Amino acid sequence: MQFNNTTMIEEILINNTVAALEILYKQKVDKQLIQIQKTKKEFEGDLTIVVFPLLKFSRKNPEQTANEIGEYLKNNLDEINKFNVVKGFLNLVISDEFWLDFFLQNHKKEKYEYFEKNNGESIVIEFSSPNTNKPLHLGHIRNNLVGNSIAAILKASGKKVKKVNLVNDRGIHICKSMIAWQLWGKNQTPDITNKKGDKFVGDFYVKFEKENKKETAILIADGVDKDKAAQQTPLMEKARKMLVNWESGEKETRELWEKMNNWVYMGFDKTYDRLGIDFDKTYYESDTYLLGKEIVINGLKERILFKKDDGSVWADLTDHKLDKKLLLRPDGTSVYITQDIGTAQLRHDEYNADKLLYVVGNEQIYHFNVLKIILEKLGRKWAENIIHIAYGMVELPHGKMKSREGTVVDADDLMSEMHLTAKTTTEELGKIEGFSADEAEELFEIIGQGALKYFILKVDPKKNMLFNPVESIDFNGNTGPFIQYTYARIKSLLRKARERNITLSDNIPDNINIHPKEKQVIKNLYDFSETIQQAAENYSPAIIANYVYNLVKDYNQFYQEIPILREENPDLLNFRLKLSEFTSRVIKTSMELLGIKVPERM
RNA sequence: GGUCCAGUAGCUCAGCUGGAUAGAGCAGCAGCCUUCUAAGCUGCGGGUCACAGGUUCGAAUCCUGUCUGGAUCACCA
Repeated sequence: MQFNNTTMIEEILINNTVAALEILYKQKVDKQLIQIQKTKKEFEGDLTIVVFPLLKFSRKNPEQTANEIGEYLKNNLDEINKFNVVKGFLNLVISDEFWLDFFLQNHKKEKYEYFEKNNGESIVIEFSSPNTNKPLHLGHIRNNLVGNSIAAILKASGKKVKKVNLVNDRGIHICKSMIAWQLWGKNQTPDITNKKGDKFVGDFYVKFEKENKKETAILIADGVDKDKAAQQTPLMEKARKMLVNWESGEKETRELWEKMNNWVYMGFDKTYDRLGIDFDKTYYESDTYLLGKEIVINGLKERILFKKDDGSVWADLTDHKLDKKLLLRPDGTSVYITQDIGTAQLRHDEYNADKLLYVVGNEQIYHFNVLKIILEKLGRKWAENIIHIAYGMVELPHGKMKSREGTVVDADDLMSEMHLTAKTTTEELGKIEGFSADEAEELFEIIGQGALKYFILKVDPKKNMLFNPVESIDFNGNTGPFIQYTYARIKSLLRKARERNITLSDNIPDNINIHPKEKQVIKNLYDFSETIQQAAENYSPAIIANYVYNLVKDYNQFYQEIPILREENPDLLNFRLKLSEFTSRVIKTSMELLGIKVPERM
């Protein structure tokens, strides 16, 4: 939703302050020096100019300077009603007409109108990137939600966005699951066992690790070196052999691989569906793992890279104060980063994007640094447009999630728990009268998902965050359900208005009295466009989450203090309903940017 | 050891491109439903912004150092 604040008030103030300084003190002052901020709540005013930096131009004390500038602005701008000065702070009261004008120009806008005047930069964003041997957990949820939300925010800010996923579907770890299934799972399938496909396959991976541990213990007892034992078990031999067969394209292995991966995908799809995540394109490592090799070999020819005696190929990063990095093993096979060099090139060629974003955990910061440096060394100027959005880990009260210790918070389980909590809470509050069973279930899902998603997205993605499974996620206060509730409450108001045959009119007299609580809501609405830009620049859904929370909080104060349907003056009644409707639309749009649905009633 | 990130109320988090007396929610205490949905609203208590210096008219915010926690520095992905 792009609002018409082409007459951005801040811009007007800055320009006129510059003019004031020129007229009052005969000084040409750079716009950059004019600082405008929101007036703190405890003072009268809407916007504040900080005059301290201007003192060297006025050569007067802060109060005098502020008063003189204030006087000038008040006399020259219709938007300024009055002002007051506290120390070096010039607090300006913006006229009700200005806010009302903004309201009148924008209250009708129904849907998104992207920032067309924006450059329309094109962006490819990769996120999710799961392994096919492990079911998704809370960490993946954060990745998916952050990636999906950033994509939505970038779109809303006027960019062209492609969402892509890169599935890690090959490698020794997949072979482990396959071996385990061959040995212990013959003829079982997710259907027969009534298990979700990714869980089904994941269990075989765990089984492999468990059995391998036993074999390792036997080897160690036989005197094999501890560090090497785990690699030398009969099971590992089998897995490695399978990987060789896979790489040579052996039919039987490939068929098994395909069968098991498809089970996993069916499971993943369910999780993605439930989370509301989708992609424009999915890549598979089995298709891309050979990419990059050629680039490396060319780099070797151009002597950008070097070869060791054993035949391995390396990049020397010591000029960047980093170590040397292996790119091709002595046998010529590639490693992780070689593959990433290839996929980056592929993506660049395919989309010709201005930016390539990667939503990947912060433990890979080093990897992406190295990737960019190597690509730049290889003459890919566009490597500077690779941006690693490094999000923090989700920690549990006792540290990281560890599958070995059974402390992994499973994605599906968590969503189901949230659904159940939503159900219990809603029923306790007695809010499902008049809902059909299906409607009620849908509502519980919306609320449960809302609580979970908001809980995760309101935290700055860069930071590590804590999840305590014992204390369930809140439904009161700064939470998803609180925001959903406010939306539902507005919808209820609007329904009631309709029942009473009150029709909303676009005709709003420009002389109505705006209550401070109403003005506060309008100011929030005014900030929406700017907030989207900010969230886009910072790749931060948290900025949207905090914005919508503030909006909702201020709306609730208005709702609680001022009569709406009970108002007798028809113009005021109409205005307040329109204000509520406008607010509901911004709530809905904000929540969409977070991937959170809002219910019509709850 | 090198590099990077973080440390703000009992807990979870905002604020960090320098500005006024550092903000929310949860938890605790006290109020508000015969009137538009109380998943709400109002009030109270709670802080050496890890510590020490520095820059500045002004520092939670920028710089340096120290401490604490985390990540990373693989022929794993």
